[in-house]
Formats: sequence, structure tokens, C-alpha cells
Amino acid sequence: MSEILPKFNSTFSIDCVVFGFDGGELKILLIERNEEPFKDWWALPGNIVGEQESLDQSAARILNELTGLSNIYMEQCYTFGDVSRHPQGRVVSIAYYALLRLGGDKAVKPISTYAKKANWIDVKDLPKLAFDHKEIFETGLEKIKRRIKHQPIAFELLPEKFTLTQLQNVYEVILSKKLDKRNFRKKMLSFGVLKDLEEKQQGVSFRAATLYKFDKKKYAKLFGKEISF
Amino acid sequence: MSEILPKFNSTFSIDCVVFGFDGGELKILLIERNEEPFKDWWALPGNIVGEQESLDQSAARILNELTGLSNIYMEQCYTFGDVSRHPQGRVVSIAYYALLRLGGDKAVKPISTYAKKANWIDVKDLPKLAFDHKEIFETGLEKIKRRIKHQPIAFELLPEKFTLTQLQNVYEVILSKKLDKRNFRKKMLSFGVLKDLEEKQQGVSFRAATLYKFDKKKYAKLFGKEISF
DNA sequence: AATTTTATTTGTATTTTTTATGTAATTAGG
DNA sequence: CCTAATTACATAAAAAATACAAATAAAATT
Repeated sequence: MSEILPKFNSTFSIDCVVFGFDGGELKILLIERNEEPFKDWWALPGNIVGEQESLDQSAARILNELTGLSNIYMEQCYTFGDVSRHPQGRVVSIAYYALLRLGGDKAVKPISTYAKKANWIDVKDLPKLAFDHKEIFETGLEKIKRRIKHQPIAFELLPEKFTLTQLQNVYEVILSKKLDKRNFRKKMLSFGVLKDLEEKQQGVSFRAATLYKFDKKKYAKLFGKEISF
Repeated sequence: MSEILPKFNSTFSIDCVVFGFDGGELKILLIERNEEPFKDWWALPGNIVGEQESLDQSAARILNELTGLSNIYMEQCYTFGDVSRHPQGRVVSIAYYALLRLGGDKAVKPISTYAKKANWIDVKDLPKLAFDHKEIFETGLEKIKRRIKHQPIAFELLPEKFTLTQLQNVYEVILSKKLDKRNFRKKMLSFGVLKDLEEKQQGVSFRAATLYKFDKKKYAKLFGKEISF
């Protein structure tokens, strides 16, 4: 492959903006770096792509190493390639965002050697980030803001069974605006992709709400018909 | 940068889906390759990213080498990184799409050594393409189909001065569906981003239509307010 | 047991946007 | 002057988005 080799050292990496929804707040998973450059800084989880890995596989691996989870919803987001974005050479980074259900058993288990620890941090309260990770985060947040209006990604952030109020909270936090309960409910139900589980919320100290789940089959039947939230 | 170097040969390239609108048809710019692999095949124009080039700069350079044009509307589209997408090694390709005004002076001048010639080819009549370029093209087409509904990109495909009918043609071809003239006109004008030039089309053998131009300043004032076509 | 607290649940009128359709006006060419 | 082709304008009907208030259920408190 002589003719396709560049004349300079270069490589490519994956960085992940991992969103979780917890306690009514939108959070992302950050690691504290254990290596230079940016040792002791907070950064997005990321790594070099392996020789026999596709980009998607690499992103899934990185997330698995960090959380122990697999089959997480991930999408490629944008590729960052400024000449000097990495102080030690030319590194092009393909950013992914991931959405996952928090709470309960889904604990974070930091495994990688390059990370001291990993924390969920509220997106409204982020520390300074290493490299151009601030920009990557912002791009990821913009993407999900757009996508939540047309695609059923909100459900990825909620437990399997959820109430309409919980669902509304996800929309409100991501879109940063209050929504009307009655109109939200009406519209959401009108899409016909929510299954009424005929089951009530447990352990709340007030009237329990009905639980719903997202019905993937019914959604698939809409066949790309635009949902416009 | 020892620790960030991968243990295997790899590089990254840019591939461009260059859209043009001509004679009522949507076309893309293809080159006929002059080198192995895929010698004599049609392919998207692309190249290796230079050491001191950002990705955006590289995309602009490639398009300039091919057309002689600069200041062309380009956007990053998606990054393709399957392990075996390039027969000679690991090459990750960052795809861009470009939109440009055809007709008149904007002739294509093939310069690169790796291309025998370059042609504008109707997207409805594409030949077999080298590498995974078919997939890249389809991704680019999907992107502009989505984007044209919310962003003023149609104007990039038209001359500075255009009629509402020409504009409607762009929408019809990209969205692959007929639109109602009266409703199209009403809606398009309602956005308030078209400037009536108080000037008529020339050299037509029927009633001449009014010429308009896209008013970037007025559009900027909308400040991200969603246009929904 | 009655009362208070908290959150769920439901309906309707109004406005805005989208869709559908009719018809007159303008221009070139025969 | 008449025809053909296209632009240009108006309005009604349907659908979707928005604004807005009161009753109900369950648990906690007194």
C-alpha cells in the first residue's frame, strides 16, 4: 500500500459522548486521565481504533470497557481533524454519542489503564476538558437535540417501563424548555408507538402513574414516516 | 507520540460527493481512475489528507483541484472505516458533500494525475463505483434530502438569480416528489428570505418569471429559527 | 376517619399551518 | 387577434399546534 501511505505519522481514534439520564438531569460519562498529555484532566472516554476493528466496533468496545455494558445505542456524530488538536501528533478523532439507561444495576466500572476513574457529570456543570473535547461534547449535544425531535431516542435514556412524566422530563431536559403536560401526552400517544402496560408505578408516595413501554414493532411499521416533535 | 501511534499501517482520506443541478437533473461529479486499485473505474473524487491540512481544508483543496473553484459550500457527511474497505490497507475515509452552481462558466477541469477524466453524471444513472463509494454517495444523498428541509442549501445549486420555478425544481428533484406550485410559492415567500429583484427572466418564449435572490442577511436574522419545508 | 398533599388524568376552544383547488394575467408566436 | 404556455393571486377546507382549568386518585398527616 505504498501509494496510500501518508508521509507523516498519523492515526485515528474514537471519542465517545455517553449520555445518561438520572434524577431528572442529563449527564455524560467523563474519565480522569492517568497519562500524558492532559494527565489528571477530565476527558471524554476514547481510544485508538484497533487494526481489525471497524469504527462502530471500536466505539462499542470502548464503551464496554468503561461500563461493562454492550448493545448500547450509539451513533457516529462527527469527525474532528484539526492539525493541532493533539499535542503529540496528527490524530483524527471520530466522535460517537451513546445513550443509556442509568440507575439501578448499571454501574460504571473503570477498567482501562489510561483512566483513574470515571464519573457521571451533569452537562450543565462540566469541568474543563482535555484536547478539543469540549467542542466534541457540544457537537454531540446538538446532535441529540435535533435527533430527539424526529427519532425515538428518548427511550434509550429511560428504563424499559416508564411513565409519561418521565418521558416528558427527558424531552424537557434535552430541549431545555418546559412543555405542556396535556399537549405532550396527547401528541406522544398519537404516534401510536407507546404500549400501555396496564400497570402502575410502584413505591411512590402519591398517585401512581401508568407505565408504558416503547413499541419497536409499531414504530418500525411507520416506515420512516416523520415524527415531528 | 509513541503511545498514540497505532501498531499498523493506516491513513485517512477525504472523498467528496459533489452535487450539481443542471437541466433539471441532479448530478454528481465522478472521476475515472487512472491508478490501481480500481483502475478505469468510476469513483468519487478523493485524496489523502495532507500533513498540514485540516479535514475541511483538504476537502476544499480536492474540489479546487478538480474544478478550479473555491469557496464552495461543503459539509462533512460521515466517516467510513470498515476494516476492508480499501484493498491495500487500512484507510478511513471522511466523506464530504459539496453543492455548486452548474451551467455557464463552471467547467470541470481535471488536473489530478490519478484521474483520467471527470464527468457530471445524473444520480439516477450512476455506473458501478470503486471501493465503497456507492454507499458513500447514498449517505450523501440522504443527508441533503434531510437538510434541504431545514436549511437553505437549495440556493447553492442555483445561479445567483433564479425563478421560483427553478427553485421548486431543485426541491422536486432532491425530494423525488411533485410539489404544488401555488403552495410552494406561498410557503417559500413566507420565510422572508427571498429578495424580489424586480427583474424578469430573459430569453424565454413565454411569460417571463420574476427573478429572486437568496437574502443571507435576512436569513441570518432568523437566528436558527427552524424552517420546515 | 377526615383532611391535606401531591401528582395523574382528562377536554375543549383557539390559532396556526398545511393542503387543495379555481381562475385571471402576462408574454411569445403564429 | 388568437392560441399556447406559464406566471401570479385568492380563498376555502382540513389538519396540526397551542393555550388553558378542573376533577381524580393515592398516600401521608392530623
